[in-house]
Amino acid sequence: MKIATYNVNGINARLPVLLRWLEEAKPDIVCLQELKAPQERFPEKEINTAGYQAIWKGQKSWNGVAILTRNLEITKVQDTLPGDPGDEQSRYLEAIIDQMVICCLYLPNGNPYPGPKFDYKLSWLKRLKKRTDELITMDLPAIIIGDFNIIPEPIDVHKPERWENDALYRIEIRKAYQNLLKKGWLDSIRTLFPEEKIYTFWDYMYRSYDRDAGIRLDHILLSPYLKSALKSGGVDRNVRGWEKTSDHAPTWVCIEK
Amino acid sequence: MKIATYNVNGINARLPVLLRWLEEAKPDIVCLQELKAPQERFPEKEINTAGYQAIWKGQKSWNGVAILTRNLEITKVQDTLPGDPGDEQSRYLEAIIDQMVICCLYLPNGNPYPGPKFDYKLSWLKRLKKRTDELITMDLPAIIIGDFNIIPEPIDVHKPERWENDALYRIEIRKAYQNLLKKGWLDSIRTLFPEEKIYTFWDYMYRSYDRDAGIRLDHILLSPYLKSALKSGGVDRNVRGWEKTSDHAPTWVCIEK
DNA sequence: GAGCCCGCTG
DNA sequence: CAGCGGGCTC
Repeated sequence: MKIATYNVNGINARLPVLLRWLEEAKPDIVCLQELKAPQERFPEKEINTAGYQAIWKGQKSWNGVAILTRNLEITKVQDTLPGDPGDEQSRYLEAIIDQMVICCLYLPNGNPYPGPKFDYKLSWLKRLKKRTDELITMDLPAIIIGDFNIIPEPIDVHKPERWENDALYRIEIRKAYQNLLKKGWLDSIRTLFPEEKIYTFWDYMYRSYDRDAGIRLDHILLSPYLKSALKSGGVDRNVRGWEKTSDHAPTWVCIEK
Repeated sequence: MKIATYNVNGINARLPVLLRWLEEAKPDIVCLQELKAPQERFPEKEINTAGYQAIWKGQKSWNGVAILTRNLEITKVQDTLPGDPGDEQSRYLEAIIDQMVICCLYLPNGNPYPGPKFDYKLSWLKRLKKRTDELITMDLPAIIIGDFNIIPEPIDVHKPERWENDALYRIEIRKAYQNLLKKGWLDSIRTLFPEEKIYTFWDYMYRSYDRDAGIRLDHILLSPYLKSALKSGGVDRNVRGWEKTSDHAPTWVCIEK
């Protein structure tokens, strides 16, 4: 069972790249972020033709998340992160697939720091903590997966010292991430490659990809129930080199229950 | 000697199509209209690499004209149509190439009728008449070539009756065009195909190209000096069917002095 | 329908 | 640098 996350940065602009990657990588479950399309402009037909079914939560211009599966039933649980009925942003989609709870998320970027956007990121993390704690308490097979907009550790960024006041790396944010993990979530990519420099995002600017000046933002967290099921994983970083590509690369794990 | 005109509708958006057409058609002189690029954003390097040199007059967002040649020296004469120093629009470029005066133009559209845009078109035609009369008087080998935004005759449009109040077909405009010709200019495409329905433009909307609901807007006028040199000509209408194409098709003549 | 700008976000 | 959206032109 291959499970992937991919921040597409515009589902419609990215459709050729996405379809090519689906064809090559053949993931069973895919969580997408930054659709940047309203609900009615999701390219469902093309996704279906590629052999995938989908649920999604769109939004005009920004955000938007989706879950695709190949030959697997999707049971939607909820399309908002509980804890703030006033939150209008499409950043969370939770479903049951193949007996697992899949939580697809696109965490707020949070820049600039300090400011209201940073505060929103902190409060979003607090709400996420509540939901993920519940899942742990219930002993469910669950996966928290997506673009966390969090650089967990110094090893996950090219020049850490330049990022101290960036919302992706601020100490409060990294602490919140570590607090999540403490409950038992496994950062699967870091577990598979304990010492390696692994990036999932390279800025479009400054030829970041050529210089490999990347950061690790996209994470796949496994609940304790799934720890022993983790078999392999990686980042399809070559996709970042394709024409008309996203600034993120697809990130994936294989699990065997 | 093959001389062509092509309204590209955005030189940068059209670059792949333009380069492919240059490669296939191998014109010696090409007049381009609707660059839609400021002076500094003309893709000179790519044009040079394709074997062409160029002069151009750019403008931000709209208009813009260029002349390209393959192995032929270009001597720029002027990049504005005389007669109105306050006219800021980049619609005219005149050069001497291979001993001929080449006048590349992008005439105002003139819609809606009536109104100030229509009046501007009329006054532009008046200024053009003055310049072209001079060229006739001087007995020069000359070519007026470009997007005239004029449908000369009923045969040049799919349903003439629908166009009576369109600035492209208004009687004043067609009369002004006939007045130009009276001085001795030869509408070369119409001369080569006296009875045929020939179009050079198909609207992006309403599947106009599929239905062949086109109009003839792009013209190549030869001064009396060059009349007997006209050997052949046509419209590369297949180019209009390419991916990411312009709404105009390249139009060309071959002359042998 | 498809170019271009500008302003916004990341 | 590259998405989207809204306004403009043709």
